[in-house]
Amino acid sequence: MKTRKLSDFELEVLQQLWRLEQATTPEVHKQIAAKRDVKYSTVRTIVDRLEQKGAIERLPQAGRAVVFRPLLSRKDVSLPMTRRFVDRVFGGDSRPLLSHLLGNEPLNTEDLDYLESVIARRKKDLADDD
Amino acid sequence: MKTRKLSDFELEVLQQLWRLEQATTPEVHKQIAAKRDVKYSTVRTIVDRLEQKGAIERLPQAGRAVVFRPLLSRKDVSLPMTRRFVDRVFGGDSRPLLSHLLGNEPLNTEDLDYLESVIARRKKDLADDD
DNA sequence: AATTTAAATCTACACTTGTAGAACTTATCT
DNA sequence: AGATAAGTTCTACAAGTGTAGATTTAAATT
Repeated sequence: MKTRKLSDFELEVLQQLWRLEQATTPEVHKQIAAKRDVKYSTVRTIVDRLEQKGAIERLPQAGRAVVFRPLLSRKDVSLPMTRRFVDRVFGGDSRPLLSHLLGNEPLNTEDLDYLESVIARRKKDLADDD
Repeated sequence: MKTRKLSDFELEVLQQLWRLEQATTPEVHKQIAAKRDVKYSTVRTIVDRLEQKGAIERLPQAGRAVVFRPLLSRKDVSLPMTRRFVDRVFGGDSRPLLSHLLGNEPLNTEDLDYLESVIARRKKDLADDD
C-alpha cells in the first residue's frame, strides 16, 4: 500500500470517489464545482495525477467516459496522514489534539457515550497488562 | 493573526523555536541535523521564509548571530491546521479521528482520566443546554 | 595584523501543486 | 451526413517547497 503523498486537491477528489464509490471525471467535477469555481480540465488533471500515483484506477468497460474508482481506502490514507499530522503540528504528542477535539468539536450525547466506551476499553487493556 | 500556510519544513523549524523559545539558525540547524541530514543553508532558507511569512521575528540585540523567536503560538498554528486537516482527510467529521486516536495512540491512565473528565464536562454542558 | 572559522547572504534548481486553454475525438441530435 | 455537444488528451505556467553551492562578512585565534 505505497501511499505516496497526496495534495489537498487530490484528497478532495478522492473524497468524492469514496462517497460515490466510482465516478467519471465529469461527475466528480460537478460535485466539486458546486462548491468552488473550478474548470473541468483542472479536475481532470488531478484525476490523472491520482491515477499516476496509484490511488485510483480506471474501469475498462464503458466506451466513451472513463469511470474511476479508488484503490486506497479511507483508512489507507487517514492512518498515515494522521500520524504525519500529529508529528508535524504537535511534535508527535497527540494528547493536546485529543483534548482540543474532545473539548471543541460538535459532539452529541451518543458520540460522547461512544468515545467514553473507547476510553473504558483502553483502561481495561492497561489494567490487564500489568 | 494572519496565519499563512506553513510547509512541512517550516513547521519543523517552528517546532524547534517553540521548544527553545528563541534560537539562532545554527542552533536550529543542530537540532534538526541530529535527526535528518540537512545543510545549514537549507535551514537558513526556511528560517528566512518563516520570517517573510511573519511567523517569526529577529531580535535586534546580539551583534553577530541573529536570534529568532516565534510570533505565532502553537495554538495560532494548530487550531486552523487541525480544522483544515479534519476537512481534508475526514471530510469535516472529526469523530473517526477521535476514536482512532483514543483507541490507538499511546495513553497512560492519567491521560485517560483527564480525557474522560473533558468528556464529562461536555456532557454536563449538553445537559445544561436543554 | 594575518589567518582560520563560523555565520549570513545570494543565487539556483528541480519537483510539486493548482490552474486552465487548445486541440482532438466521439457521441448525439437535427 | 453535418453540426453540436461532451469528453479526453496535451501542453503550459506561476507559485511554493525542499535542497544546497558559492560568496561575502564578521568573529576568534595565533
